[in-house]
Amino acid sequence: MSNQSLETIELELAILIRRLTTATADNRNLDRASYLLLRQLSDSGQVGVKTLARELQLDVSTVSRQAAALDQKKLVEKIKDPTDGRAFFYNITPYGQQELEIYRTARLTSIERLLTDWPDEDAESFGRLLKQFNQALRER
Amino acid sequence: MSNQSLETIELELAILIRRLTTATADNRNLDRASYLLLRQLSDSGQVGVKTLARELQLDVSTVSRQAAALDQKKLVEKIKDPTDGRAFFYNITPYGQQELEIYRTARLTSIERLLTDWPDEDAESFGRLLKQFNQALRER
DNA sequence: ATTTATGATTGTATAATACAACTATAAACC
DNA sequence: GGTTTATAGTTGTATTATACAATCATAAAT
Repeated sequence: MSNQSLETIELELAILIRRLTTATADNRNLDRASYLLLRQLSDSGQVGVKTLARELQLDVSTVSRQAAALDQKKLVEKIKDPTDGRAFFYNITPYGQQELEIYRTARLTSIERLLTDWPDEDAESFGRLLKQFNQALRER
Repeated sequence: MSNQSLETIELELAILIRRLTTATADNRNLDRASYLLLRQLSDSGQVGVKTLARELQLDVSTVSRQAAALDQKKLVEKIKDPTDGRAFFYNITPYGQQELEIYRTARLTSIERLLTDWPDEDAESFGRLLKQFNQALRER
């Protein structure tokens, strides 16, 4: 790999993180953290914080708080595991599902706006490479 | 642009931000925020917080605190602007320059490790597309 | 029956940020 | 030249996202 490519990736990643960490904080709907958690629940539903934390690669305490917040907002419901007195499931509610869709659509739209001038090919590559990079991070 | 590409970018960006926001927090050297500020100073030196804030697209108060922290650690020095009693310049110190290099090299190495299996072409595209995406974000 | 492991929560700390209030100085305006 | 307004910077306060450590309750193992 050329050193130039490496240096570009290094710098642009740093910038991207900074930019997006705050850019996505300006909504009164779902915050970024809740969003990923809700998505995860929407997909893998019926799991407890421990599983979620593993899937999301976060600390259990973090997920516990996030899940409590979602529960508070009625976006998920917390159900006692009948077979284990310590454990709970979380389930996305219909309302949560609906909010998730609204938020996701808004995100898609705003990203689409950013990419208007991009050749299809670039958008396709960008998605593929981001995914590949995340995979590498996950396996690290 | 295909909807598939858009959806991939949307999801993978969310994941990436989350992953990197914390992944890069585990160093006892420079934190991410200081890093970009120090880089900026290393490049554009001899400017005050207002200029830096504009360049970095951050609030002045944020930069003020970050710069104070760097000054505290002797990574930069704060110099009174002789022509304007309200203003200051910041200048990276030789020590700051050295620390910046050390940190940057470490970052390069760890990213390089993530990309070992990537075709050169992918690394090149990834860098280019990240840069392009950041540019779009900046102009938004 | 006691000890140990596990699922979850809560206390505490840290990092990065923004907005609002404030201070000091400079510039603009009659 | 004195008053008003603009500007550079700092500080107070709040928010969001996170981790680690301590704790609680229950389950599993011995």
